[in-house]
Amino acid sequence: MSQEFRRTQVRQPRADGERNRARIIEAAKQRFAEQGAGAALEQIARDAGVGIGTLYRHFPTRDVLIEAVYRHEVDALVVAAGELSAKEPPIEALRAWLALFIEFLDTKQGIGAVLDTLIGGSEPLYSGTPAQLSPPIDLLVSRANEDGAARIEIAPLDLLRAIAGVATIRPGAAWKRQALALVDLMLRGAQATV
Amino acid sequence: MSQEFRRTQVRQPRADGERNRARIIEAAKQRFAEQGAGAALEQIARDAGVGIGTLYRHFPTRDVLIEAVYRHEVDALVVAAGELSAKEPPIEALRAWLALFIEFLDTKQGIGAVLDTLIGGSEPLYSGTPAQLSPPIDLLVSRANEDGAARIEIAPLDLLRAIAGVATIRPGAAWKRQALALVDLMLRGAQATV
DNA sequence: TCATCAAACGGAGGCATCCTCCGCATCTCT
DNA sequence: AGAGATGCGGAGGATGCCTCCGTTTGATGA
Repeated sequence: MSQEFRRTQVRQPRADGERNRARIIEAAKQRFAEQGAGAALEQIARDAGVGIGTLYRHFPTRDVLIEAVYRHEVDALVVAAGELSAKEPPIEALRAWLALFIEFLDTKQGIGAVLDTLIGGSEPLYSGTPAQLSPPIDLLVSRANEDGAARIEIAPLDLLRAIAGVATIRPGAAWKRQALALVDLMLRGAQATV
Repeated sequence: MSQEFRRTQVRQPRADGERNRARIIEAAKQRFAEQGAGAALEQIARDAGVGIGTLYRHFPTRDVLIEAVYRHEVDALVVAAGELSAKEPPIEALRAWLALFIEFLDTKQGIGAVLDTLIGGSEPLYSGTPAQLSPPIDLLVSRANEDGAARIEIAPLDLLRAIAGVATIRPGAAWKRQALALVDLMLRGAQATV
């Protein structure tokens, strides 16, 4: 009978499971930074000291893993959007946030597939992070538009995609400055009197 | 002695070699369209009815193959740049050419790695096509700048990269319109009085 | 027409990775 | 402590990459 009540009860997750999950993320962060998002999953499992099966159980696809790895940083971006939006005039807020985004990309070495995962690339699923990043950028853009200070007709996420496109070059190059220049170019366009 | 003279003589290329090369390109075009640029090279070789070794001799890397597949279309873009540049006012020429570029991207299904190859992605070599596309876009941009009609400070190739970034979504979506809107946004920015 | 030999072929094989599957170990809860 | 759920892990089958090298083929000149 007590079964009836237990049905909705959640068992506390196993300690070893959580530990392994954390280890895998840590190992993955390391490898992704070194070798890009294409790093061998089996190697990551070895680094983490777990079997490959364990890795796949926690993260069924590469994308899920990538997403988990960059979760914190993405969260930070989301928070920053809220704060900037509250403190700064629309255009400045948008510009500042895009700068943060560029900064974030800069910390990623192997970019490539990471971007796809974060921003919604060519692969089928991509559910998580784009959905997470969408609200903040939507907010910033619509604030700027409503304010009358700007006129941005493209999908807000496409702003990020455009920036990411510029980032698709080897680090070391002056891509960061270029990306910022692109932001300014776009924002000038957004503010242009027609 | 006659050896001396023959040294510079070029032997007529073997007919089977050329035939196989053409077959591989044809098969690759097909597969790339269906499955994206990540399609298995061994499968392409099978489609073409040649051994994998033959494929690799003709096209040592995937990028070389991709480049060969899209060669004609890229050539057309280069030609168009010259023509537009001669006929149209700078800004219009640039806008029109970017529209052509978008049109070109639209015919590519599996985009992804194709863009890397065309536009200079994260991989080491990427010699060919970016170098091929660079002069025309450089020309168009500098014409617009010198004309005083625009002020574009970012690297011209980055314009293409930004557009390509927007294209990094599944076909079917309205990306094409979005990409055109991005072009307009950037061009408005380029023309903005400061 | 035929002999010659550079050019081209093709696929076996070694290596790497992906991902699944399932018997076994471990942990939580009572 | 005992039971059952939960998680572990790595062998194994599949696939793809790329190289290497013995074999075949076709262009050429006599």
